[in-house]
Amino acid sequence: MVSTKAGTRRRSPKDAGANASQRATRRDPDATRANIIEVATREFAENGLDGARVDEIAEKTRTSKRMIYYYFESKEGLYKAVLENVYREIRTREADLGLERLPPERALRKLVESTVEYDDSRPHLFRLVAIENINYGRHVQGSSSIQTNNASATEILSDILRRGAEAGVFRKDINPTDLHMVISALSLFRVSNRYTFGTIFGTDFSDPAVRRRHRKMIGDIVMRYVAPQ
Amino acid sequence: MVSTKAGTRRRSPKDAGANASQRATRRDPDATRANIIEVATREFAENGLDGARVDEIAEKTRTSKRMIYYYFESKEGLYKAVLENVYREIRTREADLGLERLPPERALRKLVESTVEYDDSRPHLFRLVAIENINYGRHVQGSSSIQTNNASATEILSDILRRGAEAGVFRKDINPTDLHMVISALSLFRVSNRYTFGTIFGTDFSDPAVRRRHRKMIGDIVMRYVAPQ
DNA sequence: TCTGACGTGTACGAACCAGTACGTTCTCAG
DNA sequence: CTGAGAACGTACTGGTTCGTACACGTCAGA
Repeated sequence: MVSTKAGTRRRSPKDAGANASQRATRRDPDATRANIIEVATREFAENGLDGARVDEIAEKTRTSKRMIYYYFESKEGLYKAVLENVYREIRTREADLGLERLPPERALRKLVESTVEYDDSRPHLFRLVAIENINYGRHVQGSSSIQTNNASATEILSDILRRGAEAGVFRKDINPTDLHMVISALSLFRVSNRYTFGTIFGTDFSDPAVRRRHRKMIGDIVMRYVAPQ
Repeated sequence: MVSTKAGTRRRSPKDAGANASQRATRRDPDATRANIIEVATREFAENGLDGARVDEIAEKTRTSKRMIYYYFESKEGLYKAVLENVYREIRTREADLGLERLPPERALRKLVESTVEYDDSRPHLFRLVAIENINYGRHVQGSSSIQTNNASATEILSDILRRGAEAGVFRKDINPTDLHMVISALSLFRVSNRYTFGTIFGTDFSDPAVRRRHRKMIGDIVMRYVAPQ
């Protein structure tokens, strides 16, 4: 979730780590900020940018509405902070799978299947992505922090594909960005279109058996696509 | 788009088809209804359910706000009517491709590639689907008209898969609903996640060359997945 | 030509909601 | 221990927006 430990904002050097075991007392700007972001993430994910209410967010916070405007200036400023936080969280994941040490075929399947599991387990994160797309990606576009560092996803994939091609187990003409899109598309659909698809075709996406079936299918699809011949 | 010819609402039998060439004169309930739906479709697709403004819709209509409430009772009623109309339109398409007369492999590839083209050409329809999912599919759930008749998509696919399996060119264990999901996922992602993905990975989804590349790739993915062995 | 229902326009109300004015308390450097 | 700025709370405002009251036009059949 949202980090609770002190951020990088100005602090006197001497108290860095000093009063660590103190109770989360009266004034704690970083905790207040984090608390607001945490609540706002939930509210925006549930109700959308327009649908979310600042008063509602404030009430669920352990502080007041005044603080939201104090720290984030506007509803949109808060939304943007939430979005940056979410992307940071999504980004962080893939790096820690240790895929570079696995043989390419095992690495790719693991990447795909863990993506399905992850997306399924954090629906609210991807609802925010969907919401941002409804808003024409305006805030992602306006945030350099989101645009930077996002090569990582394709870099990991590029590495796997390169090794696979060299070993002769993958085709050589796979575009890493396109493949990343394919994996995201197949995995995200289960979250983004859960309600309409589920209602119309009677698929229960929350059923673990269905998830396992989909996870395997999506893995198979990707592996068959990259296979040579 | 929205049908302009008279609907099925009560009409005296004698004027059915009588004054056909008259100018779209003073009183024309069906045209008014259709006009409202048409404008509302655009507005809801562009701004979402909460984002759209009834006054704005009314102004762009050739009638007044009063009529929106007269015909649709509430903003939500209007939204629901729009949604039903959109699903009707989406449904109508696939039937007219004549796929049952093609050999299974050609039929499947044609289905996939035409889906990509169609989704790409009607982004606003699928923005509405995305919006509906943000709203937890509440209105789709409440509309029997949407839930009925939606077997068609899987029926066409089932038929192709059955014929392919019999001919020995497809595997026998493909779940039609799951395959439909795969095709939808790959095709819809290009519309639903256009902005965030495009910004982060520098993909221009409106470039025809990119669309052609994706269309072929998605076709290849599906064909490789259903192939036996 | 009269009548009742249907269709239409205008002007307004009431709630809702983002954002702010203003005042208070805390914290830490000097 | 003191002053100045940071952190915080309360109460309000002004604009927006869904929905409606009310009045009038129009049409088909009696």
